[in-house]
Amino acid sequence: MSFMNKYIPKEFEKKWVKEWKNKKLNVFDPDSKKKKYYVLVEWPYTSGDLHIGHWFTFTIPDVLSRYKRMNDWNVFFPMGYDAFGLPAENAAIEHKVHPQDWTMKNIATMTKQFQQMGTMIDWDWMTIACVPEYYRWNQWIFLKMYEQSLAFRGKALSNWCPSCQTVLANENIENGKCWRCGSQVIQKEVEQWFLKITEYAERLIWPDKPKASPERSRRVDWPISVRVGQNNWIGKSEGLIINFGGIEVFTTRPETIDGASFLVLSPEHPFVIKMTTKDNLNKVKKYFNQSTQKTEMERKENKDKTGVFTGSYVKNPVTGKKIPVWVADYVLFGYGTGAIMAVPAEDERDREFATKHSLPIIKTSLKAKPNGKKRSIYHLRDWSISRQRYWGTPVPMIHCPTDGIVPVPYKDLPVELPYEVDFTPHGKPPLATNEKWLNVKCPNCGKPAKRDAETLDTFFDSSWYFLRYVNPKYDRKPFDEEKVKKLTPVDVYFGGSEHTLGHTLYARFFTKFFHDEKLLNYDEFALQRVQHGVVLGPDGNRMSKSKGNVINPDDVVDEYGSDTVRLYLCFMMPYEGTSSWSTKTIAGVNRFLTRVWEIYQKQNQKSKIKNQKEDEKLVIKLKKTIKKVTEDIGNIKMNTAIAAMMEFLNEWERNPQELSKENAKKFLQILSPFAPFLTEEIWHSVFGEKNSIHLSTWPKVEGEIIEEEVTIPVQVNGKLRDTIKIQNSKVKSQKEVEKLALNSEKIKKYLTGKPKKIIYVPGKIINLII
RNA sequence: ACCGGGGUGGCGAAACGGCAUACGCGUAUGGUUUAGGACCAUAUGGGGUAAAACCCGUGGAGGUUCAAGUCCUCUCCCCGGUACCA
Repeated sequence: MSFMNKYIPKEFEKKWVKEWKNKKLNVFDPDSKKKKYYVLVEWPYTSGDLHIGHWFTFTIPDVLSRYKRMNDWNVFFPMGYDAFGLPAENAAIEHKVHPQDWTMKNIATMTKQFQQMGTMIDWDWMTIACVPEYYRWNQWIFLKMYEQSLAFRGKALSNWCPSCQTVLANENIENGKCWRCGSQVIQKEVEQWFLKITEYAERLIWPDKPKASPERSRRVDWPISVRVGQNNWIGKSEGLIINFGGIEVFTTRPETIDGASFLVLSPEHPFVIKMTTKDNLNKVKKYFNQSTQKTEMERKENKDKTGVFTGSYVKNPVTGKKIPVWVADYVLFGYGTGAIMAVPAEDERDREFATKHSLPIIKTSLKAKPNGKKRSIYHLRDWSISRQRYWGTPVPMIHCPTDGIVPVPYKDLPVELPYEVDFTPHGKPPLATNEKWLNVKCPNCGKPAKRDAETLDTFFDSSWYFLRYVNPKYDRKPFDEEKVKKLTPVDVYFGGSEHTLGHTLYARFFTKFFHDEKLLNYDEFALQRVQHGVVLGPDGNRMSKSKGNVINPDDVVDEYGSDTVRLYLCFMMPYEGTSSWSTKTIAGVNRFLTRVWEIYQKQNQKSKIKNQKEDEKLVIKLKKTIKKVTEDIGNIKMNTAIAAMMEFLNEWERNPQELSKENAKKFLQILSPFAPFLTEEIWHSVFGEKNSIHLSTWPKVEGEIIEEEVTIPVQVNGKLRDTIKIQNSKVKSQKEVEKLALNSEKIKKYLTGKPKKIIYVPGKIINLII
C-alpha cells in the first residue's frame, strides 16, 4: 500500500478550479442548439460569511445540474445576490458601517467562498439587487403597475413607535417594545404604497390538477403542500353580505342567521363610535386603546375572549328580534367587512365569547334564506410595499403641492439612492434627511416638489430577478424578451419552505402581471419547485453565533476537501429534511471517498493485464447501481443515490480486479456530479483522459437487468416464515413457486393441511392462508 | 388559534400496501500496529435461548386488508409559517 498515491484532496482541488476556469468548462452558451434546462436557486441574502446552509442549498442543485449536462442538456445555472434589506441597515446603525459598503464587502467575501464549492455556476450572469442597473427596473415595473392602478396609496395597520415616530419591522420589536428606545409599540393605521395582489387572487389559486405549461409538454408541478398552503393563504370564501340595520356583515353560512344572537364589530370599524351610547363611550374607547397594543396574532388567539357592549341593538333581518352590538378585537377590520353576525350555536369562537359574556345561544334551523349580496372574499391582503427605510429601491414618485402625486418620467430613471443620509431620523424616513436629493422640480408644473422618500420592500426585487438573469446587462427593458423566450420558464426552482406564502406567491403574481403586459407568453415562472430543509448545529439547534454551534464551511473544507463536504451534505438527509451536522458521519463519508480513490489506484497498477475477466454478478450490480443513481438524481434523492454507490463499492472491493476499465469508468462517471474534483482527477491520472469527465456522456443501461435467481419471501397468515430461491425464468409461474413454498421444511411445520387460500404477487411475495 | 410538515434502532436515516431498519455513524469483539490513531474482519432493534425455535416491535388508541411505517378515524408531542427578517 505504501507505494500507492494517497487521497489528498488539497493536492488537486485548487488545481481543478483553475483548470476549469481556464478551459471555460462552466461557461454557459445561450445560443447552444441543445435543449435548455434552467436551474434556479433562490438568490442568497448578502449576510456576510458563507454558511454551511448555503453549501447544502446549492450543492444538491449543482449535482442535478451536472447530471443534466451529462445527459446533453444546455444547463443554465446562474447566480446573484439579494442585496437590499434591513440587516444592512441594522449593521449601519449598530456598527456605523454604511449599508452599501457592508453589502459590497459581503458580496466579495461570499463569492470567493462560493467558488470553492466547485459548482458549475457561471458567474458571468451574476445579478445583484442593490445596483442602479438592477433597481431602475424595479422602478420601471412599479410605474407600469401604477399605470394599471395595481400600485396605489392605501392605509394599513403597522407597528408604530410613538417616540421614534416611525414604522418598525417585526424584527425590531423586542417583547412589544421598540428596539431602539424601548417604547411600547402600537398598531397604527399608516398610509403607504400597496400592490393590488388581490386583483390576481383568483388566478393565483392553484387548480386541483397541475396544468400543462404553454408550448411545452412539461407540466407545472409544484409540491402539493405548497399549492395547498398558498390556496389556504389566498383563502377564498364565498358567502353573503347581509345588512343588519345598516351594518354589513359577511358570512359564509347565511343559513344559520336565525341563530345570530349578537353582532360583533372590530374596534376600528367606523360604526363603532356611531353605535356606542354615551354611558358606554369610555369603556369602548379604553378597549380600543388596549387593542392597539396587541399584535394581530394576539388578537386572533383571543385567549381571554375580551369585548365590550356598545349599548346599541340592531334587528336580525330574518327573526326580527333586536340583538346587541358588541365590539371585540378577534374580529379583524381588514378581513371581510370588519363585522360579523355571531352564531354561538354553530361557531366555536362565538360560543366561547357568548358564554364568557352571558349572551344568548339560540338554536338554528339551518334553513334560513336571508337576502344579501353574493360576494367572494379573500384572506389574502394587498401587498404593502413601501418601507420607511434606507437600503432599498427608492419609490419613483414625486409629491407636488399643486399636482399631487406625480410619477417620475421613465426617461429620468433610475432614481438613484443617495449615499449620504441619517439612518436614525425621527419622524421621517432616512431618505428625507438628504435635502439635496429630496427636493426636485415637479415633472408636470416645474414648481418645487419633493421625492417620495420611502423604499420598496425587498420582495419586490426578488419577484422577477430570474428573468433578469438571462441578460443582466440589458438596458432597454427589465428583461430581454428574446432571451427570456429561449431560456425560461425556470425548469426547477430550489428554495426554502419559509417562502411558500411570501416570495414565491409574489413572483407568481409578477409573472402574471408580465403576462398581461404581453412581456411573457406564460404565466407560471417555474415548472417545478423543490423546498429544502435546514442543517442544524451539532447540538441539534439552529446554528447561531450566540450559541457557538456554527459550522464554518471553510474549516471543514480545509479538513476534508470540498468533495467530502458536498457528498456529506447530499448523504446526511433528504433535501427537504432538517437534521444536525455530525462531525463523525462526515468522517465516514470521507472514508468512502478514500476507498474509491484507492480502488482506482489498484486499477492503475493492474491495468496492463489483458483479457481481464469480469465478475458477472458485479457487472449486474453495477448496472443496477447506474439505474438507481440515475433515477434518484432525477427525483432529487441524493442520499439514497449515494447509499447505492456505497453498496456497489462494498461489493467491488471484494474483487477489485474483476471489473473492466470501461465499467470502472462508468462508476466514476455516476459519482462525478457529487464529487467533481476526485472523479476528474482519477479520470485524467488513472485513465489518461484528455477531456473533462463532466462533459462526458452519462452511462446508459440498455434493456432489462436480468438476474438468474430471485428470492421470494413466504408468509403464513401474513407472517414471514421462510424465503425460497427460484430461477428467474420460473418466477412467473405460481405453480412452481407454490410447489417450492409448500415443500419448505420451515413452512411444513405451520401447515395442518392444504392452505385455504394462496396469494402470490409475482416476483414479490407469497402468502399462505390456513 | 389557524395553515403546512414531521414522529421508524443508541444516532443521521431506508422502505411502488408485500422480507421494517438498506446505507452511514456509533458500539462490541478480533486482526494489524512498539503504542495510540488509522485501517481491515465479524456482530449489532428489544425480549428469549447453549444455539435455535418463538414472542414483541415504526408516538398512542381503534379500523380497513391475505398483508399496514405506508390507507381511514380519533388522539398526543415536535418543527416551520402567520403578512415590515430574508
